Amino acid sequence: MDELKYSYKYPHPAMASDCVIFGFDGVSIRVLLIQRGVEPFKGKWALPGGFMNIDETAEECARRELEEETGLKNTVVEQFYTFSEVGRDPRERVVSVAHYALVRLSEVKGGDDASMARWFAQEEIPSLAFDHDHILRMAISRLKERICFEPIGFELLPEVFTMTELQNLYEAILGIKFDRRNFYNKMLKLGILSEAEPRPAQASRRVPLRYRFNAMKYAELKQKGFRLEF
Amino acid sequence: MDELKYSYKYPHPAMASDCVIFGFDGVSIRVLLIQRGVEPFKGKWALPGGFMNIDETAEECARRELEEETGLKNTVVEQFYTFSEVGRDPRERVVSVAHYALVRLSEVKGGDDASMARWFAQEEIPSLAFDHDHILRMAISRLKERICFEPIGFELLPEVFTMTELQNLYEAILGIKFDRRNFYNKMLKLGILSEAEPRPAQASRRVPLRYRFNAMKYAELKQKGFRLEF
DNA sequence: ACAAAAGTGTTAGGCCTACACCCATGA
DNA sequence: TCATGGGTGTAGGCCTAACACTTTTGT
Repeated sequence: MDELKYSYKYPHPAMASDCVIFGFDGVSIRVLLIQRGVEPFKGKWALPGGFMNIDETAEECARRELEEETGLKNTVVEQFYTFSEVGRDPRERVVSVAHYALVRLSEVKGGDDASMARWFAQEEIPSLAFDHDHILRMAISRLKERICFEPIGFELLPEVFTMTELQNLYEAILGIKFDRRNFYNKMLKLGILSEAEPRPAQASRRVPLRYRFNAMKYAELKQKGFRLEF
Repeated sequence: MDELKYSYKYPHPAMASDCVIFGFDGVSIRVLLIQRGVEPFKGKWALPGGFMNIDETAEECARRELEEETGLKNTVVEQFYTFSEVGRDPRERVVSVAHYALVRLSEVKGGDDASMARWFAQEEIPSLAFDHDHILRMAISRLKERICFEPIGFELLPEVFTMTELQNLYEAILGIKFDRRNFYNKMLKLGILSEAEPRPAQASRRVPLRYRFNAMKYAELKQKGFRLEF
């Protein structure tokens, strides 16, 4: 029968939300993609996302789709751009609000309903469905901007980590190398790191110091922002 | 008869674009608002904007509505956030892609079809229709961020201007006062200003030097960005 | 004569950058 | 023993911030 139950005086586009999920494996930035099981673009990799319900916001939609498709719950997502090119979806006019999020790799447990989800290192990323290549490029450039004005890392690193891991994270995101000493000084001066445990007395200097973020200072700096010149 | 000609299997929200238009009167930042002639919120002031056609992008919509409502043509608008709260429009579910633009006051000629449009200084702005107060607050905060990383001014100031006017612009946007000498030095060091005309030999030092933007350097800096610490 | 606006330079402190060596470990 | 990774300090340059006086004009 006629399934077209929702009618309007003027044409309305469909609304969707998509998510670019960034993770960090200790060396490289990774992006979480899902393989499409249905047409269009069946078999192609795509960003997690989907159509918006009529009673939810774009952000709620993004978080719901993320949980359905990857098992990630209560993820903090940040809206960054709305894609409204007329032909971006072959089925009908779809406007998509794009978000990004930073998560720890360990939070995504493989093997459940999320079996179609996989983390890709940047150089492995295949060509994506729809205009998702474009969305991903813009997300990466926003991430680069953001890292210079707000602390990032808490969301991506394990609870305790070494300075080298933190430096690797910054280098992976920005694609440049830093002087190790200068990086140490800069980070320590910010005051957002605490030593996670004192170095055991007998331990050699070969084993690196482990840090954790000082949540209060971290939140404070996140609030007021800063400038990192790299 | 039944005017509901467009039907879908699932409900679709309506899509709109709104624009926050910033101008500068030499002393204060101003915002261009229009008075609503129809319900809902008839008589209230609102941001220029309106519903998206099915064959245009959000940005095209913003520019079209802007021209229709204020006479501004070919304005460069920048998308900054999409508002999708469920109850933000009392008529139906409407998702709005918000944009902002910088224009010279002189570009808006009053008295034509745009007779409902008026420039408001920040402290005069009344409570607005829909969630436009919220949209405006976010636009202002984006403008403040932007001024620290890209040159702004070319779009807002007349072609030739004095250093004091430029300083007033920065002070108006950021809401803080600068030391005059330091501001001079900083701006001149950026290299985006040229003296518009040499000081007439007999002119006194009371009449200020007039500058214009050096388009090449300006575009270059806009491209690669910079950091102004204020 | 006084208030108001424009123009101009210096100094001190902080931040950024570049750079080199030692130690401990595992191969 | 050699290569690798971790830890550490300093010196020079640049930018920033703070700061005062002179000139001219309009009132």
